[in-house]
Amino acid sequence: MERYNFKRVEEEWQKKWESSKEFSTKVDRTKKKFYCLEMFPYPSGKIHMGHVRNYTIGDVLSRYKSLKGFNVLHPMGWDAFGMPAENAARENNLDPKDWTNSNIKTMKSQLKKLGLSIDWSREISTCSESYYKHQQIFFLELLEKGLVYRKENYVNWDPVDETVLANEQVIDGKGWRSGAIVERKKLSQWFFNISKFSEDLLKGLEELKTWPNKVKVMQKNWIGKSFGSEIDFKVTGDIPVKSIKCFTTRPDTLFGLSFIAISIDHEISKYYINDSGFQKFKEECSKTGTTEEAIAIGEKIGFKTNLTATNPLNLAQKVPVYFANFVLMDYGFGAVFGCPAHDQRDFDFAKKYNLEINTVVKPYDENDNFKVTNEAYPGPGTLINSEFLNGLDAPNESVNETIKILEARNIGKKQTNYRLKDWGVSRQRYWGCPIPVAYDTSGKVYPIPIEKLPVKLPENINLKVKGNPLDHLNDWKEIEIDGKKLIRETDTLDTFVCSSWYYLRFCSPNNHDYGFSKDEIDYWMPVDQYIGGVEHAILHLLYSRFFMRAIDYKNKNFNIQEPFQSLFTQGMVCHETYKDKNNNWLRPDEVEKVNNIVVKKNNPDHEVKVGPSESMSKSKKNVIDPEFIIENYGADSVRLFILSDSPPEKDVQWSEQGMVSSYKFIQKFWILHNEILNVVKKNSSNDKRDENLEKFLNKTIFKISNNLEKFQYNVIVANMYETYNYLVKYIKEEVSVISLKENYIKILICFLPVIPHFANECLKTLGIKKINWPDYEKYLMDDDEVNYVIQVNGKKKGLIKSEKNISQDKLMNLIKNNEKLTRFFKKNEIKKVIFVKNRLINILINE
RNA sequence: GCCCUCGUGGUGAAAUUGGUAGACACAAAGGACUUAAAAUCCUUGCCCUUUUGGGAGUGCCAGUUCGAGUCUGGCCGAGGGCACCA
Repeated sequence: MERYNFKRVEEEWQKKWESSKEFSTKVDRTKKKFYCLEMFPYPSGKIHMGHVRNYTIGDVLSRYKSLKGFNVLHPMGWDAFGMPAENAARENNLDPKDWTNSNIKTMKSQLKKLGLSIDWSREISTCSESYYKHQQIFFLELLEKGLVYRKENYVNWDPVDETVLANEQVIDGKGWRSGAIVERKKLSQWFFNISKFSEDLLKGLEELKTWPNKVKVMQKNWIGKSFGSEIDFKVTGDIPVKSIKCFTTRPDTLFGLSFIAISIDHEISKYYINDSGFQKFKEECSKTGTTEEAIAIGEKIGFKTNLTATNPLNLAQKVPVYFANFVLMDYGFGAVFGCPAHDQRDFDFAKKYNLEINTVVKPYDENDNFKVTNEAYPGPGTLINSEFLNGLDAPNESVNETIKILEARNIGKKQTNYRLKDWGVSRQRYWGCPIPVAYDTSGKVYPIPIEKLPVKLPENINLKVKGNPLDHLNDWKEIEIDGKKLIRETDTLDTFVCSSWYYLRFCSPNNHDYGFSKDEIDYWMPVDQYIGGVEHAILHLLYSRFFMRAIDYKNKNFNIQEPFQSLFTQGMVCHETYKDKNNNWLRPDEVEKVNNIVVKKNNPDHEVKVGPSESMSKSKKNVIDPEFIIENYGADSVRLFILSDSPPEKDVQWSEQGMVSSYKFIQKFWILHNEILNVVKKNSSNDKRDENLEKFLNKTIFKISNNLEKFQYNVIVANMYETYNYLVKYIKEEVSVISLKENYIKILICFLPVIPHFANECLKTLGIKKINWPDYEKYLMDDDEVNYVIQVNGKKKGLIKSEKNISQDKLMNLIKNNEKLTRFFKKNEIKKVIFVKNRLINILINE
């Protein structure tokens, strides 16, 4: 017997799959479809272990579903626009396109070596003209529908990347990619009107039953719906302003009013532009630190105006108006009313400026003299000191009642607010999808006519310029449409736009006139299972959900609104980190273990500091190169290991020993397979069936099928090891050839999703061509014998093997004849017996 | 500060959904084979007992139940998300 040559076998099968177009799919309405999609990669150079895990999980599912008879769509493509290409190209004097395409070539060949069941005929790349042409058409469609607009406002400016970032791309006040501290800058920008769909995006979450709760909660919080009312406050003072509009979720605390606070960007600020005190205050505000957290816990400061506001429910009460650093311009109306007794921020502010603290809500267990003193009381209770509102239950009853009164008196109305803001999509970069518009000298917007699309990115350009390279290309910028001389938009689209609709393109990758064909969308969409990292919980997933709605808006393309029926977020691949004496990171292959001490390789005196296991990253050098591993152990071994150690949704620890043991498992199984092969070649005409074997293997089929449905891929690997351990023992004893052959084939098919090359090879040596997922037999699921657990007063005292469905009396007799068991209650009276059929018996006695 | 998730051996983890806790794997220790090593195989894994055996045990404390890793309440701890959202 030849030892298992994974290199030869894997290569052969991969070639076979490629030449027979095994995984290419077409619309086939006679079959049920299954659309399995993994988040497509950014072509950064080489694949990493995270990709291996992500795509193995998807591949296991795809292969399982097609064995089950589904028409499976399992495509792959490239999220190919973006900054790294531009940076790498600039550093190495390359064209971003060449850099990107060469990375795609490398990564594609690496993915192929994993033996993924991908329909490569549907491969797409977002940086190709045939892809971004359709994106430009979509852009113009949305413009036409009023879902895209241009406005000047403050943006998050990344000074390192010299580009604008969306709110979602600012993390702890820093750029999500560069890590630079983000600045505020006023620019003219294109926006997608995602906030128009706030309510719909929120409601849609309820439909997504099989999304991780965590992701739904994050999106819900991000959308941030809050219910309350707007209230008009009349103001008097030395400027021509009559009223200030505030948003509040607690209109019922209006009698607790003690000041009005407005944002420094509030329109009223224009009257204070020349006020040196206000200028000073603005400067002060910008100093409070840059991170969100610093701002959140920072001191509340204000600048007092000469304005006086009147409480609309108590006209006798006049309160001061402040500019305050804690009021946000882009939420509500940029103005709030201060109620120090029941809001901690207002409380802190009132303490600092010696403002009144009027208690208007008392906790249920306090009396009417309750007074807020040390900290605000935001909890529930009963309204007090509020005239006609007194006695109302806060907040539910009192908020609704107050809104009714405000509306009746025409001083406010019910209002729902969302935190979600519109999506700024302009980026001052070269390597992205050009925005297909132009401007005349007055700044009027002209869409580029559809027949002139795509607006192509110019090639061979100079990247070594400050800011956006496209801005420097006068030849490209100046165009003529209908005899009018215009200047092109030089901003490109945020790359998240590209990934917001790629799942649609996969359904019709070659559709020429439009981004997709309705016919194919109707068949394939929605994605039945989407798999990817949880880091896209908000950005990519929310944008995609928006995009479906936006394209559907007014012209009804789809029967469905949600692009991703099910979502699975896989965990990361982690590895220990290593640092040498000089605190430099070391790669795992630069260290070794000598006498249980980790040292630098070939340098036993240089002890290495072992850090915690963290997500593999280039910066910490704790990476394992998949290509090296595939080269040494084979694709099946890697697939097996990456699934084996942890549930797919949790982080997994990379372990060299674990990897080796997966490799050995396949080698050992090959030996076993050959032994089985020898046995089943024997004539089996008068061979008896072996029910025990059939039952064991049948249960395994049941378990693996079940675990596949539940994404418990780590347990499947355990099931595979159990099967091996069982068969190794079995083959040494008397063997039922017929039972073994029939069921062993089924078992190999169950192994196929995880280790496809190996399982296919084994099936080939058995002469099996037609492969379908095996059904388990119900009649083989039950055992004739069961192990009864014998409990005395709820504690396990022993086991009794008996036939199935035995009566309670018969079981009691067995127990009474069992010396080891009967002694527990010989001397004591039996009070009660709990009998659970085929499972256990619990005998209660007096002790 | 608010929200979400999770606490099971030395480690990663299983547990038919309320019914034998620790499947499967990694690591460790001991043993077999070997001149030796590697590889392979076997055994062990908390406490008491020489053994037979007995006891404790799923972060902690209560509760429900004949029976709780699983359900309820409280506490402690870890991870993640949001962050002046009025």
